[in-house]
Amino acid sequence: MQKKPYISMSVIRRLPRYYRFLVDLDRRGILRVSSKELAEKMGFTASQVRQDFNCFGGYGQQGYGYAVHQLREEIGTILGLDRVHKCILIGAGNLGKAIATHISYNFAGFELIGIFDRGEQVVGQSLAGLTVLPYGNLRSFCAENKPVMAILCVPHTATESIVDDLYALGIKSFWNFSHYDISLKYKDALVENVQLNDSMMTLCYRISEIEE
Amino acid sequence: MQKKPYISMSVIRRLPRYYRFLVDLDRRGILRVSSKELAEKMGFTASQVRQDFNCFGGYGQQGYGYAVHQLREEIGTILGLDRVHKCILIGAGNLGKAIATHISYNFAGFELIGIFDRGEQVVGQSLAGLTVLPYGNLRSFCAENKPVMAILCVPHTATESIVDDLYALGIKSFWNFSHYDISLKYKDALVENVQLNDSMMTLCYRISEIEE
DNA sequence: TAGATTGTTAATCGATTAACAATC
DNA sequence: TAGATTGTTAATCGATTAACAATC
Repeated sequence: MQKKPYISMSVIRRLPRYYRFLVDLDRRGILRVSSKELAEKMGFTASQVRQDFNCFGGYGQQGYGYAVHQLREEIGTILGLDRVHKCILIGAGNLGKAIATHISYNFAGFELIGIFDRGEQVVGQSLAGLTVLPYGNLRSFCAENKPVMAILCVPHTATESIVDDLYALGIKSFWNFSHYDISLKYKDALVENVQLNDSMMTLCYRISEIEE
Repeated sequence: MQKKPYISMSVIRRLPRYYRFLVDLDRRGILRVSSKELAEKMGFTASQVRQDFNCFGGYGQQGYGYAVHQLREEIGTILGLDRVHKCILIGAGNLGKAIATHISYNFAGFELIGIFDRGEQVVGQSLAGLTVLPYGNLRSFCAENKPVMAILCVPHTATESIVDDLYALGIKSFWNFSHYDISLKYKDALVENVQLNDSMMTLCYRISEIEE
């Protein structure tokens, strides 16, 4: 509850994992957890867990541990999971469908308010409680509903022109599943990349390494 | 071409990005590239690029730069992209379908040889050139074809028992899209996690942060 | 030769771990 | 009070950046 603590990006990247774990403990009615226990379950050191929680004050009690529910809430607040950022999805292929379903099951700060596709057969389909709209409707939809984030599930060859459109319509945050590099052109865009290809190549390296 | 250089994991995680970029340059017929140029395009420093390439000998020439094609090949070899690791996919929902399609387009060290699902309607469908098989066939299929890696696109509640089955059948490498934590139970398993949830929460943090 | 750019060492920075006093 | 466990400082480790001599 400090006023805007500085939290480094490496800590931020760990917060979702803590959060997921705490949600599970909370659901099971467990009230307290020690840094040692958390560390073991998550593959960190106890020292690191305490260091991490100290960034934002924490809810630790010496000799006792951390109050699960409070800590969970605090981390949720820091991550902004209690907000409702309106977002749209571009591309309703298999991946787009998976993400749309995923996002509607996993409330995490976002509300999906529109899905767009260029394909004749896809437009009009029902998906995650929404109807897939034609890409041509994008402009009027954005003017009216003001989404702040766009999820890009389109082939990477199509991504550039779509990002141009979206950026012009005022969307500057992207969850990008294509491997087109948005930041190269739009320096001030906020981009979270999910690079399946990179993940696959890294896995390939690790498997190849143990094989020889 | 050194004999097994040590490359740190942070460098490894950058190699796919270099690789993708070099493939692009190579395709465009560009023969040389400097560390400065690469750095600018990828958001690193030139120093880091040189440091990275030095881990494995590199193909740099002073006063000239790096030979694109050779460097690309070398990185590909290090990543093991020239290998063919046989893998299977469990779960042919939207995400599974997307991954199956993805992997068959993006050759990167893996060959998808089997797809399994428990759902009546899905089994028998054709996907990425394969027919979706019933989960019950898993044992005999593995005995015969010896896949080394499994892609998990199943709900996280189902993951544990599936991993138990796979591990017993000799599969110890996983590309895991569920958020069940495999490493907790199987310490020697090689796991590459794709945590969509974590990625979404991190994005939420970053958007929330700039909003206030 | 002069200019460019690498390879490599040294300096800096940040993140992780260890240690222990504070305190519940 | 004794035991447990945090909060926090100091030590270590590793990764990034800067600098420049080597050399194409």
